[in-house]
Amino acid sequence: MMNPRQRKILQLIIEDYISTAEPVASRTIARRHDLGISPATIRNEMSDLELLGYLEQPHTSAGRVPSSRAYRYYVDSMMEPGTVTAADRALINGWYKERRRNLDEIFQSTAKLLSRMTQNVSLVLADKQGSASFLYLRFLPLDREHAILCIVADDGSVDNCMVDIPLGMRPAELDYLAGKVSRLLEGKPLNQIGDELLQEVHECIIEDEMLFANVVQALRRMGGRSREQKVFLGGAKQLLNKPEFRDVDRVKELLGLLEEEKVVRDLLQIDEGSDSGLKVTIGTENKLSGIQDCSMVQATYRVNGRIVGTMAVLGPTRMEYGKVISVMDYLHRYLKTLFATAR
Amino acid sequence: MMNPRQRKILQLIIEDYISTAEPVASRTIARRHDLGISPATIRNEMSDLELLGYLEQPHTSAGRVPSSRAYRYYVDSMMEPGTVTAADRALINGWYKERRRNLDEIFQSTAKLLSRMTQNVSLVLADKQGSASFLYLRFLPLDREHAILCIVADDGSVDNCMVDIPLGMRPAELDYLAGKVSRLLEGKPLNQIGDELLQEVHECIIEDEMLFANVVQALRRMGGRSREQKVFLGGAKQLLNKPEFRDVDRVKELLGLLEEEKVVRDLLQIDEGSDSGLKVTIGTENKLSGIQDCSMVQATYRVNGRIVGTMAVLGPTRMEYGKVISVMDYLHRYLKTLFATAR
DNA sequence: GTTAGCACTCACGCTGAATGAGTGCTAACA
DNA sequence: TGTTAGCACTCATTCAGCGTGAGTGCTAAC
Repeated sequence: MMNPRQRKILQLIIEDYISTAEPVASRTIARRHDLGISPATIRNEMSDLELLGYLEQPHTSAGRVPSSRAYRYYVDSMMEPGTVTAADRALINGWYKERRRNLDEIFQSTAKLLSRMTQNVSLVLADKQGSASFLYLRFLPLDREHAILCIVADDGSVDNCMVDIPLGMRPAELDYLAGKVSRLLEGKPLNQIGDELLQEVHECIIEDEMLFANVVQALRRMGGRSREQKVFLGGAKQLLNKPEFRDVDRVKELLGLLEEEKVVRDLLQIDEGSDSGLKVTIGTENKLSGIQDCSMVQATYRVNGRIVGTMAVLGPTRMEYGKVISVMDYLHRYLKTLFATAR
Repeated sequence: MMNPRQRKILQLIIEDYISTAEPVASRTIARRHDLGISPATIRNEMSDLELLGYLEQPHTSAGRVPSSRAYRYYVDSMMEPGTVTAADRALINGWYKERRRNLDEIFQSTAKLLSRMTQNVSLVLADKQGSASFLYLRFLPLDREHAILCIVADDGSVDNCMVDIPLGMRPAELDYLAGKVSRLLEGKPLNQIGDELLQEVHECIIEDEMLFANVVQALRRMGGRSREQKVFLGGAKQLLNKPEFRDVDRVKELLGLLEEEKVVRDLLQIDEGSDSGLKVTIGTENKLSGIQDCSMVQATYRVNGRIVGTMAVLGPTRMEYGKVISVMDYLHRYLKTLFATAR
């Protein structure tokens, strides 16, 4: 279907376009790379490539631009693997030193890291669907009037908030209460702590409405959190550096989309059964119409086969696939071990 | 200096310009408001106002645009106070219901709230300079191999992270260690926990290097956190809606500035001695050259006279001062009581 | 199969004219 | 003395027209 020379030409066009964002002309190829053939010949090949659906022309007298199909072919069977530079490896290896102790923080800073390394927008979806169960709660005394309520879940996540201590209640009483409530809720999935259970909690903490309200609120929040899929967006500013986003309205449109959690969740939804590798979605392959001139490289974290989150890099189809993929691959594996050792 | 009619005209021009972002012409004023005078008369007055430094002309045949001086005059002695709508009050009153229990969360969501309400970029600087002291630390058991290390400060802030339990160490031993370290550090300002103290901590936890390293890391982090002035940026997207930021490069420039924590810290630095009211900085009054076409409304939180943070709304000079100021004023007072009751 | 040559297309940039939104000035008017 | 109608003037903006140059596609010769 495509002869080796066409393949070569296609590759050069794609790589040229990725780095310049300008339609590529036959003469440019001839000049820049010594293929031993004339622009005219290249033109003929380009014409064929266009017929095959790999190239497109913005208008008659412009050079050619790779189609989604071309990028797909490039990613699947042309691109050389790409290695992560030592500097990038070092950046990743050091990045989590100061930030590894809290899931939200990890996700948030992963988004930052990804966008910094790939010069593109990044999305991280923390999918905590029914992950954790209640372990126990405890009051940490602060002063005469306040204590800190800590709720500990079996995945190591902790929620704490300040509560007012009922006048005259002593630490021992608080501990007693904590123990009673803890025994009641122990082992319950956080997102299943509903009104009936909270009713029982009420019977434990009947003494003080205020305290009860505080505890309930914290429990609710933690349950809510554990249910929600939180989206972290990183490096939105990167968009502004891409020539394809010179137009403020286009930026606004895309940013508007990415700020809607629902849209992003849809976008990143992964087929439960898919293999655990990277997934690359290119241009028109995207179902969401607002990003059909964008590509996305996506990786999913699993812990014991259970999906914990998804991270993705989103950029113009003219993306440095080699770089992005290798970085994501490295980071993906790095996080795997991070998660594995952290828990 | 300015007669009542000029005053009126200036006011109308400012308000017109604020709402349209277009240079205001004499005829526009005459048409839109029934002043009983002709455009020619208005022109004469405008000419005077220009001489006085209140108006500027982008070019000869354009209408007039208010100068920084005009806005200053407007804010100081022309603007009617402006009330917060019931909807806005309700939004503020409800906003912190779910988010009040953690300082960072409060700041972050304040930034979001501010930018949402004022349709402008918001900045919140959490200035925790030397605020908190170490109270105690504690290990919350998780499973056989892990525990959660909680460090509690006297301002109610908590830091927790997961640590590996040395093989075979029993909860009681952990508690004993925690007590020992706590007694050692109790009352020390977090940002003064330095190498000498940590050396003493080492002597407490001599048994296990790994555990020691974890504890030190957490202490360091918390110390670092308490020292740092954290900047929260809200609603950067709002910029894109302002006609003065139609140009991507301008947006990039400003966003670049606002992403540099140091710059923002400088920008928000408040003269320690200033009164606790709102501070409005208009256009060329700004020292930072990148934002001399912007205005900033700024409020400072204090708790017991000590500065805890600063919040600001940043927008084009053509800002709805009345709205922004009233919202900030209301929010400011609201947060004051929130802080007062929370601690 | 390759390529030189040439016709053709079309975006882009420049120029100049028309347009219209403004102002400033002047002279007349109340 | 303040107001205003009228008019000249300025200048950004728009648009058509034109030349230019970067491309391609085709053809004929090698």
